[in-house]
Amino acid sequence: MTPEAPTDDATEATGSGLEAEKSRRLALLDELRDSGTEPYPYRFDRTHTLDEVRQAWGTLEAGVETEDPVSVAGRIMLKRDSGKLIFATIRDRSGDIQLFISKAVVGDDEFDAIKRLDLGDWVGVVGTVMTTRKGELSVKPETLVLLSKAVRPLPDKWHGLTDVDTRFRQRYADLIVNEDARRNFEIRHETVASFRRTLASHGFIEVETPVLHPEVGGAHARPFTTHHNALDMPLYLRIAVELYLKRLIVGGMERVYEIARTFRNEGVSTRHNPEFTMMESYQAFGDWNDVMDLTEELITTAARDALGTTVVEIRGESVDLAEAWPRKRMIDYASEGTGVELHPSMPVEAARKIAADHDVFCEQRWGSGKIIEELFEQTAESSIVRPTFVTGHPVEISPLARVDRNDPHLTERFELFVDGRELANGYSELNDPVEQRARFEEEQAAKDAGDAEAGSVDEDYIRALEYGMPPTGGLGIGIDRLAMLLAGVDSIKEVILFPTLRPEA
RNA sequence: GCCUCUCUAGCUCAAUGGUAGAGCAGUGGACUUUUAAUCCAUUGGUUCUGGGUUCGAGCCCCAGGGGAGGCACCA
Repeated sequence: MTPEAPTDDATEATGSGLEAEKSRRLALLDELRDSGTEPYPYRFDRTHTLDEVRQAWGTLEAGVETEDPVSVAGRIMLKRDSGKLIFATIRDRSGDIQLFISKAVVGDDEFDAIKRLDLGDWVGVVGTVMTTRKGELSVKPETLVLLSKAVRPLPDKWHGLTDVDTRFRQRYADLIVNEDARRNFEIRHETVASFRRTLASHGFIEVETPVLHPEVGGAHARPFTTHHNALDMPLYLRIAVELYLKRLIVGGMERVYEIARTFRNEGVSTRHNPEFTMMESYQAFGDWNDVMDLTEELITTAARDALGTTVVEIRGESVDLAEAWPRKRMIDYASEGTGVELHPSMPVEAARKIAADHDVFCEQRWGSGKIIEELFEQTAESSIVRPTFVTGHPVEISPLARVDRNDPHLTERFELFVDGRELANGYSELNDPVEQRARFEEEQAAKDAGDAEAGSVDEDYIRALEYGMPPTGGLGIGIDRLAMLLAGVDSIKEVILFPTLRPEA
């Protein structure tokens, strides 16, 4: 790197802000090329990540200059020019380290070139490890090469980016300057990786099922609709993977799971993104109790793996996820919340009156079971802070779940609630093809009556059940919401790299 | 879809209805142990857009756009 004196191009680009800054840097590109330096070389060999340097030499006393050679790379985040010395802080994925650049070591020409590097540039360094008089661990370059020239300036070096719109639209810039953002996605990664390990240890096989579904099923939600040109048919982006995974249980795969991007054409909020990620698992020969046990193991293990602890802060309270999670029936929550004993077997008129007393709106077609769920949501849901299994959902709202062996109006179903949010959902799976058809037909009737989220009869799924599905326990966990819990953030956008946004104006 | 708040330099933020400013970044200069380096000098503005009120609008009013929060929706 031996650039010539600044050209007119570089100096005349005074003018205004960003455009001037970009043209100054673009002019530097030409200068570099003219002087024989490639501003975008193809590769660089490094011997250590910055954290590895810190691990290996972190205990060095102040004022020590080793002969230990290292080759490191990173982005220039800070630069302190002090005459014949330049201090620069570079950053790679593992951390930051200081470069101690001495004019006497690198030579006059290279020193001048380094002086003209910008914040944001990527550099590769070959040098030795040392500490400064104050004890700062540093790499002293013998040579320094530009790995990529940044032509757009970084956000504020101290405040980073705060405008949330810009943070999400320009996630790349957010990740460069905001450590919290990097940490959130690390936690998300560790959570998913932990799930895979736990599931593998129990003999689950990871599978991939269609994203494009010819029929909507497995949940109540409005789908995104698309069209296949060659086949000239409508297709729907999946709202759940349940029905495909249970087909695999019929096929004898016994234990399967999918980490599935799922799409629901509904509102955007701090808890909802139109595309989100669910982990769904199904295990032959198990029931809802096995699934609740698995849920606890998956989540506490993920917390341990991602955070190094099972204690998380929820609403200012320390909650140890490793303590057993209580199980309580939805009808008991709703009964306590309303002060009236509620059960799906009650006449719908009675349920409707209680709903009216609690300002809960009821659609005409709703039965007592659906109304009880609304009452639960109205009176109890948001007050559940610690992890709790809400169990025994009415049959009416659980078309794929098996009836409770002790109460024909309830199902062997649970939802996990933490911090007022639903994190997981599971049940003993309905495997009787005749009953399943009857439940589907009720769904179809609701759909015909105007319920846009109701399902319809999935004939192929019925056919699969007719071959015989063993007793099965199924589970779905919202990965985004779990990542929110573990990262301690209030918005789902903080754990989705590129959340859905309106197009830029 | 409804309500409230918000939008000023590349970034972070100021500015009673009265000349649009600071810090950082950038540019020029000094400095061989800095740590958000420091010091001196300095460039940089369609105040989201379009109307309106006013002698005068970044500020007040109306409409539109982006974003955030809440409500609704989301089993």
